[in-house]
Amino acid sequence: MQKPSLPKGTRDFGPLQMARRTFILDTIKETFQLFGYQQIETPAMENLSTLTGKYGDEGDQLLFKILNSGDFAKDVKAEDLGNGPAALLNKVSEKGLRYDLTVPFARYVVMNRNELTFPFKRYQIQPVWRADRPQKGRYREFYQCDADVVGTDSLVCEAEIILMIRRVFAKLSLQDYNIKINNRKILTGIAEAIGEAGKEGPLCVAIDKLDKIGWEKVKEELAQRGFEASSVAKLAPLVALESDLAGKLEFLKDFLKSSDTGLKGVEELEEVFGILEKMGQDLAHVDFDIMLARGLSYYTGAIFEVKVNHVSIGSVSGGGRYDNLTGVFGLPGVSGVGFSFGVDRLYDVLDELGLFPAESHSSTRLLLAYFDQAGFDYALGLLNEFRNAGIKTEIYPNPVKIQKQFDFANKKGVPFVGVCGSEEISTGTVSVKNMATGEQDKMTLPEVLAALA
RNA sequence: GUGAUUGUAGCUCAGCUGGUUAGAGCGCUGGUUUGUGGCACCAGAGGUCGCCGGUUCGAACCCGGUCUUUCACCCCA
Repeated sequence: MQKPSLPKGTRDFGPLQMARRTFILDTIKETFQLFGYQQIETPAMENLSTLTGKYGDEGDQLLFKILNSGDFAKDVKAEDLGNGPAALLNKVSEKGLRYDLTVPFARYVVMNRNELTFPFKRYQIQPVWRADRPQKGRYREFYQCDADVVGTDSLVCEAEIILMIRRVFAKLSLQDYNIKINNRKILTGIAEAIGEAGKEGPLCVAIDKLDKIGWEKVKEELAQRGFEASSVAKLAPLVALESDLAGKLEFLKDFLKSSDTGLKGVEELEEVFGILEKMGQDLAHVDFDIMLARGLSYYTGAIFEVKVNHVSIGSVSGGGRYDNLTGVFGLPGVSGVGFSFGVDRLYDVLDELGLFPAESHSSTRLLLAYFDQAGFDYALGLLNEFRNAGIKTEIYPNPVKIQKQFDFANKKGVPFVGVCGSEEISTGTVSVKNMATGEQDKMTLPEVLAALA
């Protein structure tokens, strides 16, 4: 007999965990719906051709590939083994597990372009898989909760993303967090302004580490990536900048005066803030972080990332605007913006902060207990009465000692036990015991219904 | 993918420089209590020491491999 085990980076969820996850998921779902998003689902597996090349070389490596059915090796010839893993992969695998929800969504939009009404707002809550090395807050199977709007470049969408994040976090009683926001165009503009036009990619990657490794190390890395010393020097005042929102915007307008793209980015950000104001909203939790750079190559406008403060988990939400995500699937010119909550990380954060309410992990409200066959029969007759009245009721299915039945209720967190003994049978009552207080009263059926309603 | 790290009862962990029958707390089962859970007391069950191989008279302990855990890098929710 073998010991059962789970694949690396995957987890089971017990009743308590599921109750908590459902709480998070329902909160997110309800918020997406409140803002007019419609739910879709896509298959766990996609054609490898849909997935590969969308996440960079790193991403391709992290894709879980599915071996072809049947004799998967039938097309493999001896010489293929010498041609490297990529060539071999084509012959043995044509499907893979989805890596995120955005690319499958792009595929969905392209395939259904004639049926969809644009702007199309969809949300999608499904697991994704990455062949990553697991770490804290990092799993090989995890859920993403995506909300995206495609078919409009209105910055109202960006403003609403901020509102949705705030609403969800408020419902989860998370208070100490930052919604970092930036704009890819600003980063492009910075690259132009320091004389390294077109190199915002490497610039982002290096700058993104500023918090972690410090300015000196970032300078080294930039030099390694072929940035001129004079260019890097021009970056210094930006890195050193500590100012409020208005100050940052003013600084950038000057810093980026030579870059139309950069100025457009600043303008877009200001408009998002302006829209929030017109909505009667403030900028609570919003943090314009000039150095925020997200690696994903398809972002072209706003960039978001949400970090809960004073916890060991990384970002719990992120997203941005992409102007041409559907382009690779043959539908150019469709702008979209979206973001995603990481439920598993939100769970870890709430757990670490002790913010889960001390809820009972059982939804059962009443357990019917009995001493003998007569009581069992009596209780069986009552079950439906309680359930029809909407009271979540169960009966201990095997005739065991009543201590055992009480113990069961106690462990399962059932708040009330209804004792059905000879006295109760003869008077047509049930003795209802409140497990928390220990009080017990003999009640008629209507009295029980009133007490537990 | 690179470099570390972890694994002993259901859980959290002891276990000395390799040396008889591997321990504790909690949990579990039964009892003290045949109309009552939590508390207390008593008794009991439960371990191929992650797995495979090696060194040794002898391995939980040393060595190699493998899986798993955690962490850093990379990247990311």
